[in-house]
Order: sequence, then C-alpha cells, then structure tokens
Amino acid sequence: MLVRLQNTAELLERRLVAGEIMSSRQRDAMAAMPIRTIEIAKHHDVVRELDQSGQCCLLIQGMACSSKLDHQGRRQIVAFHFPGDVPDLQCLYSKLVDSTVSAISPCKIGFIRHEHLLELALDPKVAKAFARYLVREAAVAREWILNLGQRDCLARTAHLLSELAVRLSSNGADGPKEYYLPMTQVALGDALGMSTVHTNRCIRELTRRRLITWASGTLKVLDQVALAEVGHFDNAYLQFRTAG
Amino acid sequence: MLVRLQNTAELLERRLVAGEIMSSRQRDAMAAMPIRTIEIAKHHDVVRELDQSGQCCLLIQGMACSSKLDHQGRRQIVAFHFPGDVPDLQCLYSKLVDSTVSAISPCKIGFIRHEHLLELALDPKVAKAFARYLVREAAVAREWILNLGQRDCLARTAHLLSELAVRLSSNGADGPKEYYLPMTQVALGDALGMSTVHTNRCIRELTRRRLITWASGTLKVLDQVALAEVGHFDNAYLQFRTAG
DNA sequence: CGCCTATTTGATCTGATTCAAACAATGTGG
DNA sequence: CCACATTGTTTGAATCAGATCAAATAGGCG
Repeated sequence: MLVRLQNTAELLERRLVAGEIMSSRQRDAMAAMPIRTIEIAKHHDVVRELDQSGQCCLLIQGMACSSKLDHQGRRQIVAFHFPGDVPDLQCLYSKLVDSTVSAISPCKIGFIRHEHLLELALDPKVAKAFARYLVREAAVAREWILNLGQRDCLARTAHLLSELAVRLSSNGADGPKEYYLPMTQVALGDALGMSTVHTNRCIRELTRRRLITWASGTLKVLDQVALAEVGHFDNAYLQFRTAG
Repeated sequence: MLVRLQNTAELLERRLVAGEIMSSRQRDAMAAMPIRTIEIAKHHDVVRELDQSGQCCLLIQGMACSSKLDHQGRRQIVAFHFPGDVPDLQCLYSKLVDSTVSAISPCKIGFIRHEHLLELALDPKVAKAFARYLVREAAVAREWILNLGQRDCLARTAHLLSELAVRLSSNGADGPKEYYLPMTQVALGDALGMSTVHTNRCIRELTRRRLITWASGTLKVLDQVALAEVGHFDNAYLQFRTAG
C-alpha cells in the first residue's frame, strides 16, 4: 500500500522538524514523499528489512519501543515511541542498527526512503531539525541511565510514568491527566530493568498512595506533583529549546 | 589564550568528521577556526559559561566525563570522553544542557564558537558527519542502559572496561593491551551505578581471574576475549559504518 | 615526613529477585 | 454466547546480590 497522507506530513512537521518554520515548497515536498504504510500486530517487530532497504520508519499510530537483548535473552527497552516519532532516524546517518523496534500495541507504520529524507536535509534548517531530534532522544536516554543507575525501584517507576505522562500530554492525548498507555507491566519492567513481580509491587504501592490508577491500558495520574516528587522527576531534560 | 593549532584540526577530522572526506578548502577552514584553549584540573567542571556563550568544547588532552546528579546529590556518569571528543556537540542544536562535563584527569579543552561549526555544517557532508557523531554517542548510551538494566555487577564492570579498552585502542594509545586510564574506582562506580565498595570487589575479582590488572592509572587487559565474555561484550554497537 | 586521597577488607542489613501459584481479564472458536 | 485457552496481574515466601557501615591499609604529593 502506497499512499500520500496529508496527515503524515503533519505528523512529521509537528515532531521531526518541530521548531523549524518550513517554506510552503518544503511542506509540499514533504507531503509528496511516497510513504509505504503497514500494520503491525502487538508484540511483533517492525520487520528489519529496513536495515538494508534504505528506509526510515515513522510511527503513525500505536505505541512502540526500541529494545536490545542481553546475550541471555533478557530484554532491555531503551526507548518508547509514540505517533510522530521516527524510531530509527539514526539509520539515516549510520548503518549501525543497534536496537530493535517492536510494536507494543497494534501499530501503523510508514516507511520513508532515505533519499527523500536526505533531500529534505540538504536544507541546513531541516538538517538542524533532524539533529535536534537526535539530541532530544539522547537526552532522554541519558536521563534513563540516571534512572537505572541511581534511583530505587519505586522512584524509578514513578519517574518513568511521569515522563510518559509529560510526553503523552504534549501529544494531545485524551485529557490532562488520563493517558492511553497500552503497555503491560512486563514491558514496564523491561524498561526499568526490574523483575515483573517487583514492577507490579511498585505500581501497587503508587496506587495505594493514590498517585495513579492503571487498568485496561489507561493510566490516570491522580497527583502529578506527588508522583514527580516520588520519582525525583524534573522535566527540564524534555524541555526543548532551539539553539540560538 | 587564543591559538590555531594544526593538531586540533587533525583531532577534529579524525573523530568529529570521521568517515567524510573533506575538501582541502574545508580542511583549511577548520584549521583556521579560532580556538580558545584552557587547562582544567582533575575533578573540576568545564566551566559552563558555554551554555550561554555559544561555544562547544573539544577535549584536546586528558579524560573527561558527562554526569548528571540525582536530587539527593548522587552522581551518575553517563559518558566518558577522550581526546578528539566534543562532549557537548548537542548544544549546537539545542540549548538543552542536561549534563555536566568534568575533568577526570587534568584536561586541555578547546572552545569553538558555534558559528564556526555551523558554517562548516552548511555542507551537507559535514552536517551528516556531525549527526553521525551524535548517533554514535546515542548508541553508546543505549548500550549503557542495557548494561545498567540487565547485567549483574561483575558483568557490568567487565563490559565497561571492555568498551573503554576498545575505544582507547582505536585512539592509538600506548600499546595493544595497556591503556592509560586515569580514573578512580569512585568514578567507575558512578558510571556503573554501583557502590564504590562493590566496584572494588568486582575489580578485584577480575584481577583474581587474571583478566586485568589496574594500578596507578594504567589498565592492562590480560585476556581481552575472556573479559568480553564475562561482560557479554559485543563491540558491534561501536562499529561505525557510514550509511549508504 | 605527614597529610590527603584512594583502595581494600570484614560484617551486617535490606531491597529486589526468584520461585510458585492463584486469580483476573481478554480473546477465540464451537 | 458460553467454555476454554491464553495472556496479564497479584500475592506470598525464601533467598541473594549488592548496599551500607566501619575501619584498616596503601599511594601520592606538598
């Protein structure tokens, strides 16, 4: 299926080139990029033909993650992705593919050929926007390292949920404090580097303290401030200011 | 002190724009960039006037790290830097400064104004090289997450030492298996998310198994293969292939 | 030589893992 | 539309890896 979705271009503009004003010519070029879309079932990998095939994938619908496997087969999730994200933008610049992108919920994915993105990136403004996207991803990764390295499990859990809440609300989700988060506790544990059992106990504890509820894929943040406090969450690292 | 070092340009070309062939005109432009150099004592921060001052720092000599502080004051090191690295290249693209760069050993640092780097980056080839540098840093960060999240302390230690050994040998250091690594076990612990005491015990264990020796700032890797095995280290994520 | 910083060792304690099993929810085919 | 299968959540009990506390030892350096 090969389509030219108007709203795909909108997605790209809101997230990938966020912060740069594009000329209408560029906007047209972006809308004209051929995008092959596919649907991927829950828990399935985005088929990694792309490594060789010279495409990047744009998450159009659903929730996805990037993960790496320990040689014992233990999975570590290193990033979560929401609509508008380009989980493998890095492969535009290096053949190095070090993580696998998988669907957490049923996903709609669009493939864009590198040549089209690279042509857009001939404009230094767009190139900067791409770099800025990579920089933000890296900032999230560094905070993730801090979270895994220094915080106890309850704080770690609260921190990640705080981050997801912030990212989802900028995403224009359901309401101010209620987020559709179609992930399992197993996935949360894989992201937090914690056993599933203990992940569950931490969630239960946060629930007991009336900071959140989480059922059937919906996270309600009852007390965002208190949750952030438990997780020592400071959203500065997500704040996204354009360089002078 | 304002200098135009020939070997600074060489450093930049070998690391930052690695893999891209530069025209002699560009090479000249790079050599002509005014670079203000300073010396920084062990354990001191690279003064972060740069945040506002529109400069990136190039590590010319010594060893440095990027770290973040937990709100309780616990330090998590998120990256190590060696000569040729530009620890804060990200601030070229975003004012977001989320980590602090500190000297682990006495360092010589060069400051380069953003305008000069941005002018180089007008060439899509250079822009790509910069992006590739960010991508590689991000790949290291993701592996770091895997290390903290999934591996036990002994493996974690062995993995980091393996990574440092690989990075240092590509750096053309002393010899094939002997690396000048002027860091303390405290710093190593801060990078590994482990207590200093336990970091020491892991190093002792690696020493007991005759995989390494480490004294007075010199790491000797006695059995690189066995060390990599203990750390489940696969250097694929450091392999750095240019995208088609 | 003596101070300061770094490493090393021992003993104790605890947060988190693992194992085991029940329970709830969701989806599927007859 | 219900029975069954599958996947995900919840709880308890035992165990252990690693943290913490305390203190001795060893190196560098002024």
